Amino acid sequence: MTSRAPDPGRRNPRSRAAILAATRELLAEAGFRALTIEKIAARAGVGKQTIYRWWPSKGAVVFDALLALSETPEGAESGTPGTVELPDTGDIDADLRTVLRATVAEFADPAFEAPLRALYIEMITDADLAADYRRRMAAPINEAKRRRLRTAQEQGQLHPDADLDLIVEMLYAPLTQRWLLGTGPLDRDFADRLVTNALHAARAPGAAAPDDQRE
Amino acid sequence: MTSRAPDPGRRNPRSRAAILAATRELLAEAGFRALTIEKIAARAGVGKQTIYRWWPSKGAVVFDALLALSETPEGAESGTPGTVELPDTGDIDADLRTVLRATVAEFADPAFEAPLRALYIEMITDADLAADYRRRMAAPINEAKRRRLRTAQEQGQLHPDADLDLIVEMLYAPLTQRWLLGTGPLDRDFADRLVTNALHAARAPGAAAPDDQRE
Amino acid sequence: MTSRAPDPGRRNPRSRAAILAATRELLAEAGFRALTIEKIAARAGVGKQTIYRWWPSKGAVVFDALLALSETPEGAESGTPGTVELPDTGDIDADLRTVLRATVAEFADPAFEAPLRALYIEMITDADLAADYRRRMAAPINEAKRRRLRTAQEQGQLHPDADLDLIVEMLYAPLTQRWLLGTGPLDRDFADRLVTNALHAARAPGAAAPDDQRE
Amino acid sequence: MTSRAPDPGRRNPRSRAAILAATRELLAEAGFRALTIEKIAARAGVGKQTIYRWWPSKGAVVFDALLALSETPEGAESGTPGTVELPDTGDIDADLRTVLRATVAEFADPAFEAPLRALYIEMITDADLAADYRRRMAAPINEAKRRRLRTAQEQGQLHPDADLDLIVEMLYAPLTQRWLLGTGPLDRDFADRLVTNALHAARAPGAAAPDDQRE
DNA sequence: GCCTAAGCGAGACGGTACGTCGTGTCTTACC
DNA sequence: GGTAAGACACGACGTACCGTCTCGCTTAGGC
Repeated sequence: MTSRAPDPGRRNPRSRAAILAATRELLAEAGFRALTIEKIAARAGVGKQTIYRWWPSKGAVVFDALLALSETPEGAESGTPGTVELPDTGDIDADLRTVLRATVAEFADPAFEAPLRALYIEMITDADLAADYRRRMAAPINEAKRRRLRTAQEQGQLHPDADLDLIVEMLYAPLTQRWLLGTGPLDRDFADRLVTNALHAARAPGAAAPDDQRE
Repeated sequence: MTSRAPDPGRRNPRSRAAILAATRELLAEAGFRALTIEKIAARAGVGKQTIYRWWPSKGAVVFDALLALSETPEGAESGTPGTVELPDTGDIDADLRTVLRATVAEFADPAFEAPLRALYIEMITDADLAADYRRRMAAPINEAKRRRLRTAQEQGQLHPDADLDLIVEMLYAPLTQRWLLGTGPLDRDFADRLVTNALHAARAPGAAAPDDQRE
Repeated sequence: MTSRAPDPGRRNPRSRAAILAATRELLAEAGFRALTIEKIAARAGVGKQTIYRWWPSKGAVVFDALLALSETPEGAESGTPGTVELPDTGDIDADLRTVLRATVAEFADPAFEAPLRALYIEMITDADLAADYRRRMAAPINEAKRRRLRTAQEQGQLHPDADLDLIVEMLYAPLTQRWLLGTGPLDRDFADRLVTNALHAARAPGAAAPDDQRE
Repeated sequence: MTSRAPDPGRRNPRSRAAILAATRELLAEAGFRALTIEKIAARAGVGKQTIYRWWPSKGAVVFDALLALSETPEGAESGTPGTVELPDTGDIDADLRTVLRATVAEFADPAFEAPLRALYIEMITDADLAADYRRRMAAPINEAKRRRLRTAQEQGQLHPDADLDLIVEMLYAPLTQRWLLGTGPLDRDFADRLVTNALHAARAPGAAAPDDQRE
């Protein structure tokens, strides 16, 4: 079982960084369709085998390239990578507006958008990668979102029965969809309307009905 | 300008049908990654050039394969393809439940799911294809959804100011997201909860804030 | 059976010629160890697949490159490719000297030597190629050599029982060996001594002992 | 200058033996084309560097593997490796028959044949290796052959002017050629005919004409 | 009996070439 | 002129070895 995996202790961190940087550059310059393992290796000044040795797929490289982007700009190995926290001014409406507007801004930044788009494409046909993404990227962020909503709920700003998990999806899925497919403008107004409507749902009585009648 | 376009009158309908059928079969059997123009041509007993002559990209073939699936099972060229209508029993809540549960069922059908997934992947990197999809497939369906909500609004089941376009997105985007990325179970319960929460939003006062400051 | 072989009628003769020319050039420039399919394809301006489609191995390409060298310098498709004839002045000794000296000269010509050396290396590990070589290149030449010796034998210049096949091998194998391995100088003197000694053997009485006691 | 050469005193004889044994095994099992440094190292349980440290090329390893085969099966470091002696019963004809038949038998033994064939291939493109082979393996054997012929010559069994060096080549080159390229059966009959004809040449008057007219 | 330098197993590394697959274009022969 | 067939130049795939390089670990002598 342990016999096939290479020893991470021997891994050359310079090569790793060069590969991730090359991946980001190529995505920003030419888009996902032009991203090939050969070009990454050539740009990074690295043998192809070094990529195949450490990543199971091109999607996994893209994933790491994106992760590396979020991490330590330069300094220490990031304080506590798992702890994400949303702003809490006491006003759930304003706070969500802030957060969704920030997300809209991220989607407008090519340096972030290009690798993320590439990652989504890979995830759609690679369930393993999708699971990895959920576990390592999405899960902590979603947890933070739910936490913020729960605080608001406890403070009486949301209905005690509100279906908080669903509210999170209703907030973000429309955003993601417009970004991925261009099905509509992706601006602050859209973010604001999403917040307004999602919070209406979360304030209504009898929101959650988890008496799951199985299909 | 006219010199390059092939004459559609001379097009061989048997070849066209064979190509679309082969595309669907290959997608169902082996998934999107294994779908190649060469395999489609071989399976359809058709020259590669016949595909390149009539479709601008592989995504366009997939699109047509999916369209052909929705159309006339065998008989006439379908009465009026543009006219979609949602059920209207007078109870918006029940009707939406019916419709979303049907969508959930569609996503569970491999014959439908495989080409649609392939199409989504293509659209994410092909804006032209995405625009085509919106115009020819999504637009009429979305129009029907909005129509049904407007009827309910006019009957007083929804708030007069409800942001109906947004409600449609909040209903369907979470569904699509779970399907594409597997971010959660995709069942009747989820559909029902979506309907419940979206309608809460649509019944709240002051829903829409159409003081749309365009970006 | 016939299904796997490509149709030679569709073969592009310009590509074929370019491949063989590139092979000869690369061999002359850098020797056998530097000869790769990729370099041949690049130099010939040809896709690798075009080589793999028409030749079963690198050795087969080298073989054809060598054959093409011997054929039609430019004009017609060569009169009768199979008919080789050695000089016959009536003096077997002088004629053999002429022929072996010519062989020595050939081995000194890099344009001929390089591909032939490459071909020998391939043949040593590829029995199929070796058989092909014997059938298409060596056989007609050996037949001509035996013919010339037989004429001399009929004219009484050689013993009636002389083992002519063996004499041919004793004439040429030492030449080939010195060429391949550099086991000694390869000059006209060596050629002359080979002729002298081989003819001594061919003139001795009781040369052949075909009372083959099988091992 | 002395800084780069490793100290032979520190060489691990167990590794050396394992490498040579692995080389022979791999050659016998899969032939020359499958012989790689990596496979040798893996089979021998040795680091690649240990091979690169002590041998300049793969051919050199093969050479040593072959040498080790001829040497001491296990015991002492072989009496005097340089001293080879051909049988001498007083009958040159019978003795040569014995020796050539033994050579034929060697070529039929895969344990000996496989490394020797590999060595020949290397020598054809590696002049240094060829020179080494001549000096350390071929020279003493050829010297013994010439010695035996000279003895026969002194006893009047061969002509006083016989070109003994050439006779040796005419005896062995045809044998080697048939072995390497499979140009004909390699059996006792062939060996016997070679001896008969070569000795005819060696008994004829005026054999050698070393009045070398330089080309 | 310690120290240090070498050989050693292991295997990551930057590369080159392999042989295969798919792309989109072109050509040939048929209808 | 559309079509089935498939050759073509091209480029990427994922794998195998190359020869070099760094790691710890053993294993001498030399002190």
